[in-house]
Amino acid sequence: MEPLQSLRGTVDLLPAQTPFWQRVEAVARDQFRRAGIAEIRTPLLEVTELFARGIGEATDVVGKEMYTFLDRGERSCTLRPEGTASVVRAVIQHGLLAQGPQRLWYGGPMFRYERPQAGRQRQFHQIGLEFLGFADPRSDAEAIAIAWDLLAELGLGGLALELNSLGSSDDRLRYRGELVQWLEGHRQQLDPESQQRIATNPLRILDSKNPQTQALLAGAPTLAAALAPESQERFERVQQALSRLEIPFVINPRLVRGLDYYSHTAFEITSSQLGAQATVCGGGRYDGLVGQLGGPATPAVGWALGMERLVLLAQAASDPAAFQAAVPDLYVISRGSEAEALALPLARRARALGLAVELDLTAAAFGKQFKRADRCGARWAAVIGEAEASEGVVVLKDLRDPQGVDLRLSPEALLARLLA
RNA sequence: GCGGGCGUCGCCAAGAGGUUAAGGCAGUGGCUUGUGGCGCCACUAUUCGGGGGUUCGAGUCCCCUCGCUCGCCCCA
Repeated sequence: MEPLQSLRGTVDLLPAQTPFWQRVEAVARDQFRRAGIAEIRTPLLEVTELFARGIGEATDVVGKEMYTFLDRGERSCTLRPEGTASVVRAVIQHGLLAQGPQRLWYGGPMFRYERPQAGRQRQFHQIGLEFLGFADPRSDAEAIAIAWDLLAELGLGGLALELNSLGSSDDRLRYRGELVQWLEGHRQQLDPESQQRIATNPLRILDSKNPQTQALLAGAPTLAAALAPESQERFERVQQALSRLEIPFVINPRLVRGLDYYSHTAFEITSSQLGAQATVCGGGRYDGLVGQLGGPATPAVGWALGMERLVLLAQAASDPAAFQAAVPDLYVISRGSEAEALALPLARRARALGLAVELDLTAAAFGKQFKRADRCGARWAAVIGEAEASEGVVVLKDLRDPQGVDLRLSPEALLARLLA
């Protein structure tokens, strides 16, 4: 029988890795708690139309990366490729906006059918923030600040915040016209990939990695110049707010978000230590999405952090010693059926009192059990052999003090001593 | 979807066509039938992801296939 393997692009997080994840999750939770942001949990599975409508049919994510299938009721279902559409759907469905603006966070697995590479899996995990019902430029800055501080809290260096404004939908429509016209005029000089995208998604050509295309683009009309005065002013106010928060940023006029719902502020936080997939956090404003999904016109801003990438960085930045597996306070050694019978409840009682206890279940020779007790780093060993069992006592041994005298104590006395 | 690299024990890893597949870690047993951390001894891959081929002979060369990985695309 051949052993089965996990699906391509999915990974098992082994016990050596989970402490890093727990750390990152704990830091994020605490950051959200202090900022008064509540958690929302939505299903992993949604009706396909949610993403088609929310993210945009023309995007790569929707066009070729979704896990979509028909369920037994012939409904087209999709494993969520991102979190924002679901959060917005839930907020509309439950009328949360009637109670006022919402400050929400979410986390969990997302699914995209792509070729795996460093920092990219088919099942990956995001933590995200959504501010719904906030139009003020300060809300953009606050959302960014929360992400920035979260990353700082984890001790990550080498991060850069890139910022751009995509303008209003009117601005983009106008600019798109100008850009397409210009691109058509230079069609022959573009790489084949970009030529294709003139028709499908011309704005994305701006962040093409092709050097020749980039050089050519220097002469193209800019998005910044196409922004209406109000959009321009709004962008400046976001920058002012960030400056007041002393969060450094770089304007990247070529930064374009891949999902259709973004407008005005777009940003990415990248790391120089991640290889090709350098974006740790990406987000922006999406004032049109709530309305587009059938809700009341609602301004909104949000972001998502890639957990795999974050953990990669956190792991590199952290002291490995701080992430050792939890060390038990007490290791219980027993040999012989009577002794084993006593060891089991002793371990349980010690745990009920708050101690971390490992019970040796192997019935191996004492020498073996001691070896394990020592290796796991426990401070104390409780030893029960046949003699102790018949007397109803337990030997308490200080594993960290070779000269120490072993004590023969009743189970009660032993627990009392450990708690003292 | 398209490229590059790699695939030897649970983990790390030697091995560059010649015949018994090093070594380290971990594991198991023992030295020590009840007392650990050190040490010593023993055991642990008829087999090199899988399948074909070349050769007197292949883990080492060729082909196919699967998998992993990095990159393009895309994105967090």
